[in-house]
Amino acid sequence: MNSGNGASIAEQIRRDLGRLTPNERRAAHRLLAGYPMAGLDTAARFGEAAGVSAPTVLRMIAKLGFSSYGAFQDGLKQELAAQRATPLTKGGTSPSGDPLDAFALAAIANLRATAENVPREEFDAAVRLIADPRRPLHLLGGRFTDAIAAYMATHLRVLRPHVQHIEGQPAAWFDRLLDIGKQDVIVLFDIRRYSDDLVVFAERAARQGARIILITDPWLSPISKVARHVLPAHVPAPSVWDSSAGLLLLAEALTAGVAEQSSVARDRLEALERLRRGE
Amino acid sequence: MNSGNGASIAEQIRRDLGRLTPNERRAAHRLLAGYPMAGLDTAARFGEAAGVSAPTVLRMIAKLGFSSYGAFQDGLKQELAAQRATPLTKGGTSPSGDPLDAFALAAIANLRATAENVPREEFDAAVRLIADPRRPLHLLGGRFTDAIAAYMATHLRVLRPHVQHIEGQPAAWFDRLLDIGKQDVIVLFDIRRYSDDLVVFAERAARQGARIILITDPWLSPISKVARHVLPAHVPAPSVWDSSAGLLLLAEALTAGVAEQSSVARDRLEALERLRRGE
DNA sequence: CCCACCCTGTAACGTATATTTCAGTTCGGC
DNA sequence: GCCGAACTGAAATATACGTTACAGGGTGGG
Repeated sequence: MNSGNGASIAEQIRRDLGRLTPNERRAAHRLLAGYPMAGLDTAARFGEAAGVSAPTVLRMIAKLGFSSYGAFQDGLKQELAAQRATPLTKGGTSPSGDPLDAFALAAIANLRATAENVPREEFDAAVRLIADPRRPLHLLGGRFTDAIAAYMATHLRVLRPHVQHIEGQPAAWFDRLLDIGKQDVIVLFDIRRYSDDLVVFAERAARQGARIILITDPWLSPISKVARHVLPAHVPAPSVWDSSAGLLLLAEALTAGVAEQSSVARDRLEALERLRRGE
Repeated sequence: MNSGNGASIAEQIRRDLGRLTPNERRAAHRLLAGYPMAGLDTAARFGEAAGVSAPTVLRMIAKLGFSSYGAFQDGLKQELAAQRATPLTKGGTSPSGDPLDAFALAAIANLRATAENVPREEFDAAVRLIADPRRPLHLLGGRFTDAIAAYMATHLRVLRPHVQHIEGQPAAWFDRLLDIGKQDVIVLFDIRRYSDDLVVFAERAARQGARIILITDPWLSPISKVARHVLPAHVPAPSVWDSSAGLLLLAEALTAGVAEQSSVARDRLEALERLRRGE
């Protein structure tokens, strides 16, 4: 019955401080002083830091209304997570009032978090895989993210041959599986409200030996089970839907990486330039 | 030995990610996604959240150099405590050679500049126009930006009726002009290397009385001459191509504005939710 | 001065958790 | 296509922890 409502545990402690015995109070003060990290230690270490025994700590926790020390720690963690989730941007209603500003701030936070959390090895490995002109490349996304896949495909088609954006109805996707084997690389976009069809498609493709690069949200689409490389992007936005800015960032940065690293890509860009000048 | 180097555990994970086995990597990803709270759970729950077993989690932790799961959790707590001490030390990512960082910084600068430079009257007027359910809406983009138009169309189709993404070859676009009149609204995306076809299409549509909303780069596509509303987005990026992050920001922010302002959109979203629950 | 009560820590207990072992399975290489 | 190595999770084991019972000690009242 203590589930995460607004009242912080610290407030609760200050309120109930009068009911506590002297040594229990010492423990409570120690918790307030080192809030909330002190409470994440074991009861014994927590007690030692406060100069009391473990049972005293337990008794204090019990008096605060927690059914167990574990429940108390869970409460602390929940508080920490909630606090950490809103660093600065989310004032809830209107810190700046302007919706475009609010959206831009959210998108910026997403880009920053995405860039910070994407493992560089995964990113580099994905670039290498996508840059390999001998490996047929397929791109596909979910209902909303498929546009990002199409966007990426349009650019990659300039840089290398054998780039396919898988289109049409899900039932038609599976025809492609006929030609997909160990050499093929599949770039998939899948975020919350994960697409069942996409998951099935990915599983079959993986079983046939295809290498899957997955771009998803931090909760990880189930496709991550069969994906060779996973790149998570942050997506929260002040809107009915999530923002795909992080997905787009990854798509563009991967493309830029291919353009820079692949000699085939450079040659093609040069040739294209010559064609434009009419040679 | 802890505070001296800035090496966070997250960085350490990204560095050692290559040494990890596939399932260990899944666990590592889960940790990065829910950093750092995910690591404060028990090993079993952590593993379950990542879809792997507890021993796999333990093996990953061991490979990161921790002598035990407890030591790992202590490290996380220390990091949390240190982070909490300083409110927000990060002024900005240093000009490191990392390409993903570089791209993210450029994209962030674009979003910021876009949000600053878009006239609010234009933005609000565009939202009102797009939100009007009686006005047939058409979306179209250039070679690369058309994916953004498709993305926006997919979302808007949920919020209102009569949303058309104009597809196919340029020659086919003009068939649409037969049905376009004073009531119609056209959202166009066009950035550098402006599309001739798109310009011609816009001119004809304008002559027939259609209202054009143009999303372009700061140099303004020639379409701006016939557009009712112009929203410029910044696009430079360290790549062969420009970044469309600013375009996407406007597309998403416009969509969010429609979802919030239009009563029709709200009704539709509610109805949709009921349908999902199977009524 | 003694008694009764309340704190408080020690020590024993049971449980939940980390850790290890091991066998099944998969995957890559020859 | 077969073999070997590596990966993975189920089950067994060890350990650390929360929890509880209990006895010593301090304190105020009679």
